[in-house]
Amino acid sequence: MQRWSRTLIPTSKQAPGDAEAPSHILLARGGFIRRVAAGVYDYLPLAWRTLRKIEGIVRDELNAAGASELLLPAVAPMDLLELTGRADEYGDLLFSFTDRHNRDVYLGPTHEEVITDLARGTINSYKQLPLNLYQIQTKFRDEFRPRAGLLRCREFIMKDAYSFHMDVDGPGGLGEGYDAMYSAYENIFTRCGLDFSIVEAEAGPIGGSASHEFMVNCESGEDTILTCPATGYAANVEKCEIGERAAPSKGWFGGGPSGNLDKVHTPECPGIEEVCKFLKVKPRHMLKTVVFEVEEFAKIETKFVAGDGKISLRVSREQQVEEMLNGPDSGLYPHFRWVVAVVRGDHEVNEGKVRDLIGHNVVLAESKCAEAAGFSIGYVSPRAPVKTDHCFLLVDRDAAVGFDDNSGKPMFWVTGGDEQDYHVKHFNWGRDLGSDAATESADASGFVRVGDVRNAEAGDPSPRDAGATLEAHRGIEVGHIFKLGDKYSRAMDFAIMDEKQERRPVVMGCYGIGVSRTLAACVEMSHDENGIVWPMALAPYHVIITVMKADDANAIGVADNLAGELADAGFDVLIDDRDERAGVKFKDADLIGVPIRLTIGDRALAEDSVEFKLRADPGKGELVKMSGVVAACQKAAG
RNA sequence: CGGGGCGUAGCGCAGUUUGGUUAGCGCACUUGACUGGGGGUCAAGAGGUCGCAGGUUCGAAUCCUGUCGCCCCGACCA
Repeated sequence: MQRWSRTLIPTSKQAPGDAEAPSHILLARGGFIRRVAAGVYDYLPLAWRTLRKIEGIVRDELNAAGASELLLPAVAPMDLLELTGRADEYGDLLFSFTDRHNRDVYLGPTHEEVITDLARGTINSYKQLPLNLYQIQTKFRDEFRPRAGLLRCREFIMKDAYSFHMDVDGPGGLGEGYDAMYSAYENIFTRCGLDFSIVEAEAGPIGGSASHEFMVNCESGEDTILTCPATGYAANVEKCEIGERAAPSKGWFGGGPSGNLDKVHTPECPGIEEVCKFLKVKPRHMLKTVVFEVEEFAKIETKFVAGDGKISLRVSREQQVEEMLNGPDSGLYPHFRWVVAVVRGDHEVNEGKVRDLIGHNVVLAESKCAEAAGFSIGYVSPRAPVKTDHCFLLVDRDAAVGFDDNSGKPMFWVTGGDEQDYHVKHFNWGRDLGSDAATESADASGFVRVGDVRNAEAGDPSPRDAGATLEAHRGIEVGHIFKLGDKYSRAMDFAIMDEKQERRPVVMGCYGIGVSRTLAACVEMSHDENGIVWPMALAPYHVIITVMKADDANAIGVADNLAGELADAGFDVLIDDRDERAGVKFKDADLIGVPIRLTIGDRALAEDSVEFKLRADPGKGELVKMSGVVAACQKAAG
């Protein structure tokens, strides 16, 4: 048991002025956290108690799943990250510095390299696999913009687990280990009392690997998830497929124009929204064109090569691109540099789908580079690729339409004029693309392709059930499990002998839980206008005993006795012994969200009772005989 | 990284435009009295390098220059 007066719970009526998210406001007001720097927080005693409870559940379930806890260092040599190329990949997200001997070191944002380094030095037989190792530790990511208190911060607590296998399939394989973690995660979040969804997630550039995210269901979440009510399919919007739809009756790009191509002056209207407002058209009649650059070209930097021994020669980016596209080694590189993706104005381009369709990583083109290549950024039309070398055109199914089967009329499209401050009306694919687009699209070697390029949205056909439509919800990602494959073991040369005496790279999985984010997500999910409403499993205290008269030795004595009994029964008890007015104590108890409140005052004491109230229930509570209090609490705790 | 904004008491803010007594207000804090079941009342107090550095001036929270920190929006819809 703990007395309020002897711990630190600095509640406040006012939240910091910059707090906006409910979890940020309530955790700050409730005296759980305090900001030290941007995205860096103190965890005060209440927060720490809850964090320890989350950790306890995590440990319990992971141990039960056969994983072993260890602790890796937060500081690691940069050399490790350079082995896998992630030093560059992380870039500024990494907290890094040089030590006194001028060695580059970093604070771990995650630990694939460190654990692989450990594993390759200690595991040398297939007989040692499978193995699952995890840790609970502070992680560091120098986010550009930390926000919403603990939901996105620069220093946070994470559980990260890594599994090692000889094979992907079969007994002891990655699939089996992955499934075990999947179940463990289900157990963990269920035991935490969270309302969550499991969704298919974007697996990233490592093709084919499975990945799932565990999302706390909450409309204020940063992530959009789509679900199919008929089949239970659920996916992150970054990943979600869209069900097949019939091709338009006149074929892709088919159908005559809706009118003469009409060039209109649209000053300072680079965005869909501005154009629609200016021209009074709906976004669904716009063709939105987004210019991407294939990553291999985008990441080129100006380099210096040896010259005559004294002066190094500067090789510009453009020169290198030219070399890669047309030089003798051009076969080693993609044969196009630009990708123009076209979607309907009311849709959003999905970068992952673009990547999958063309088979290369892409990044949004930097405006300057794209403009140098002839794109009028803000006013690009689907015709731009025709006039640009090494450019691929990717058109979404909903945009590659020339005839509107619903209205029986030609599609009316507005799109960019390929000229600063100009758009065109009555764009027609067949007439204006300047080539036989339909033929091109059927031919894999052509520069045009039609496909699923956009983000799914509510109302789209389900990819798993022909009749069903997708629903959209929001969520907060608290867990992510991932089949890594051999990405890290290959990069770090971690291969061991199998039973056939063949040396093979080890197959890995990784599994993360944002422990501190889980705390915040729980508050986002479960609060009311008076404060936090903790589920029993995560509450910093299960019971708060509110003593009405803190200077009444008898009342305090009763509270102590009761707290002792409850503690013996396994409850965490906080006694509010502060010399405050009743209103203050009740407000604070509600604010910090303790599930059970027992009030000791004259009226109840006269009847040898206490007032029993659940945080989640409205109203004033009821009198319970002293002898029945423990039983009542046990009943409430389930 | 682009745009916008803010740094004044533990927290939330006013004052800065137009330089001028001792820099204010609310909450919180301390002491006392009254009060006593949903953020009390009265009284008395304590608490400030006005982010930092430099400059202008008889005089700077206020004007100028620089710098640091923080927040919001956008950065994938051009």
